[in-house]
Amino acid sequence: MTSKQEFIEKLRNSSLRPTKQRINICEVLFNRDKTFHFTINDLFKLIKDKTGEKVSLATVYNTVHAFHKKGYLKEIPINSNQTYFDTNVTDHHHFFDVKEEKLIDLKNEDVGPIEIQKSIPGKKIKSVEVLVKLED
Amino acid sequence: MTSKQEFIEKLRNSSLRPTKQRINICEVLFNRDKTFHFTINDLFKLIKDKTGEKVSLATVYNTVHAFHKKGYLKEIPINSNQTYFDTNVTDHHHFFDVKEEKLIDLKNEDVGPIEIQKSIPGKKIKSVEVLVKLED
DNA sequence: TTCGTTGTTTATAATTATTCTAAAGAAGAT
DNA sequence: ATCTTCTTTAGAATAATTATAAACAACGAA
Repeated sequence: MTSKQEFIEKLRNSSLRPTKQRINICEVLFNRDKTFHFTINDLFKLIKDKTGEKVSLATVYNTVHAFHKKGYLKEIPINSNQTYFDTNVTDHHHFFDVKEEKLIDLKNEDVGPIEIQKSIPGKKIKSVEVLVKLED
Repeated sequence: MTSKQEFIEKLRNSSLRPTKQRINICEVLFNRDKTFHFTINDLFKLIKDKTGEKVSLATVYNTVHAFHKKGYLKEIPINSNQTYFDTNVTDHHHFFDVKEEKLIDLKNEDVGPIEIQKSIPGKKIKSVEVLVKLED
């Protein structure tokens, strides 16, 4: 069980006031054992299901984006009609089951080190992400 | 210079009749030396610029999707407001300059072998793609 | 060539994810 | 308490993509 104080801290760190709505969003996002892959729409529906309270879609977008900017959420690079996020912000990779539109975590050690032997002058590497698409 | 016959062949292989519009799309897509990264909108504008003839947006979408399905174009997994495609369909990876929204090819040997040491029962690997995000 | 069938193009409408807006309400500091 | 600033919200605006259906073009058979 993650404490409400942690949510408040996360919110304040993201320059967001801890409101009832945002705490509810945190409950759904961070009060879990396993990593959580979601779209804004998934999250929007889950909030009502889990907390019984409705939060407007705009608030969900705002809060998720603030968390993403602060590094509490990770965006998963996938071409889909919707944007996927991940509560696991550690360095890791993904399977994407194209048919079922489902994401599966790949531990870093499941992929092994990735060496980028090319560099672009004036630019540094921000992230290295592997996407493994799966088919039947 | 790629010949018109090749375009017609690509179109027929994709179950598309070789029309004037589609040949024009092929001119912009495949008549080049280097790999070409583009969005549908880029392509749409380039067709008018390069061929002097307008092709409707719907036709561009249809044709690009047919080529993608057939494997003549590759979709680049990136979260952007628009979908990026690549005329280089060989196994390779990308840099993405987040600030300039620009894609840069990474040759396969620039990345080295990627070993996926996990498998999902009943599924097989369709593709393995690395996206390296760049910042200043 | 001509005709009939089937596939294609196009403008436009529909759909959908995301962002914007502005008014009403809540949080925080004094 | 009160004032300022931030937040929530419904709904409108935006933008990429997909669907529609009428006019048109490619193809193949006679």
